[in-house]
Amino acid sequence: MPAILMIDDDTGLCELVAEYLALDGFSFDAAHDGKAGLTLAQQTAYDLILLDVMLPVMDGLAVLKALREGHYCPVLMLTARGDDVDRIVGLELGADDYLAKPFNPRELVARIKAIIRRVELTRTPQDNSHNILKQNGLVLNPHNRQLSCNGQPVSLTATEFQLLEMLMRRAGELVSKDELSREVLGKRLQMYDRSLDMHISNIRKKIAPFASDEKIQTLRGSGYLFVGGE
Amino acid sequence: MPAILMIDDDTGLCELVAEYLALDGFSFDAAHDGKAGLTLAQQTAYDLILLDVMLPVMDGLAVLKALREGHYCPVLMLTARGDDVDRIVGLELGADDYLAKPFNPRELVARIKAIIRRVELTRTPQDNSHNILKQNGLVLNPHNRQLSCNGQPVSLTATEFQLLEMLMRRAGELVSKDELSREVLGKRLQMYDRSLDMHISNIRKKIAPFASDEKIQTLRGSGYLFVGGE
DNA sequence: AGAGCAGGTAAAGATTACGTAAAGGGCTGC
DNA sequence: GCAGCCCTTTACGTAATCTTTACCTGCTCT
Repeated sequence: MPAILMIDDDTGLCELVAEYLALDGFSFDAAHDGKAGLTLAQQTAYDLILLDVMLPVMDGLAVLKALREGHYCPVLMLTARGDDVDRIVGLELGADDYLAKPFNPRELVARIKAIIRRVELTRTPQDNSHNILKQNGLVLNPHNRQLSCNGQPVSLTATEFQLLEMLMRRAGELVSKDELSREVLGKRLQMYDRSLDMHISNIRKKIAPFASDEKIQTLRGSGYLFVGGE
Repeated sequence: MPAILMIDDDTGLCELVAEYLALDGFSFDAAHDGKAGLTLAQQTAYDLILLDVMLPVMDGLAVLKALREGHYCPVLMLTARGDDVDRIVGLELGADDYLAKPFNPRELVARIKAIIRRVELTRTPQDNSHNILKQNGLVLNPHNRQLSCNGQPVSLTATEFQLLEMLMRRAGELVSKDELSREVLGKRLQMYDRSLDMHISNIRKKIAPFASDEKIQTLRGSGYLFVGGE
């Protein structure tokens, strides 16, 4: 449940945004002048701050500048449409995004989510787990280019790895030889080109000692298919 | 030196953006249809992708969707002004930002920087300078630029140090040569550039007398990997 | 059944990526 | 200016990898 702080003197708008954000399970606070907003921001660990540029007491750019003296919470700026200069200055001062008023609330929510998603994606570098492909006893990890078959490490060349990765990513699905060739070997499949077949053959040969069944199926005349499982 | 990929069929616009980005020291590639862009994106470790929605061969949203199957590179979408629906769908599909055409190039650059800044801020939890790295018998202290291997001090040049630091920070993970080159040497990896290899070779040579095993593994055709341990 | 194609794979050949010695070139400090 | 350090480039050797060749097997269609 990410926490959002909105700093804007338009209380009606704050309420509207609050409602939209509530629908997506965000927690929400609002401040209606720059000074109060800055104080709140410095006291609480928000996941994102919505910051209006035109603000009483202390204007938005000043708040942003002060905030960036020490806090690196993501900031999305809001302002009157078309004011290119404010927009660019805001971004250069360290804002993460910018949206012109009046805005579509759905777009605001989408942008908020995009920023939070990016922060979370990059915050956990080891959360590469979603990239590790596990299929039918094979574990393929693009982050260290390693493959293991039933726990045994298998070493593949770069090309073999890419081929297997492509097949595993689309496990259970036919992948045409031409597509494999273009994608991995970087060339069109020619009439008597057997190089792709050789790579497949080599992959099979390397995996075979540790596997009980055939992982890569040949669909004669069409292409190859990785036999999914589990 | 962050690397940007622009996927847009408007070659004139690509050139314009390329010029602006060059001023800020970005490295830049362009692809002019969806399919080609997707392939490039999957092959190279870009720091950000600029993606047009209206594209030949494969439209932008499809590219984004395909990209999100495994790659989590930040994406900034571009499209004709005012198309709220595309905009929201894009963000919900996992884009990080959205900019309507025609745009002010300075704003584009500002947004690109904002996203990259955010990624870097969250990737390295502030204390990356006085953060002593201990891995597999090596102790690397970024604070005073010292390295020791099994208790023996080893002196490295600045470049060697940065390279090793980057590899150790991501121990157990493949780091591509292009990424190392861009990050440490500040230039893209060129076809016959052996300078990176030389640095790696020199690091290995300096460490070898005190180490029992190979710390830096070569993943031929892909990059290098620091062998983690303990 | 027989022709003809698609694919499997061993072996040979071609190519590429990498390791590293040595030379070149740019700084810096004296 | 030159000595020293460091980064880059050049050059060459080598092993890993990729492709081609050649020969087989077996499926498919008639």
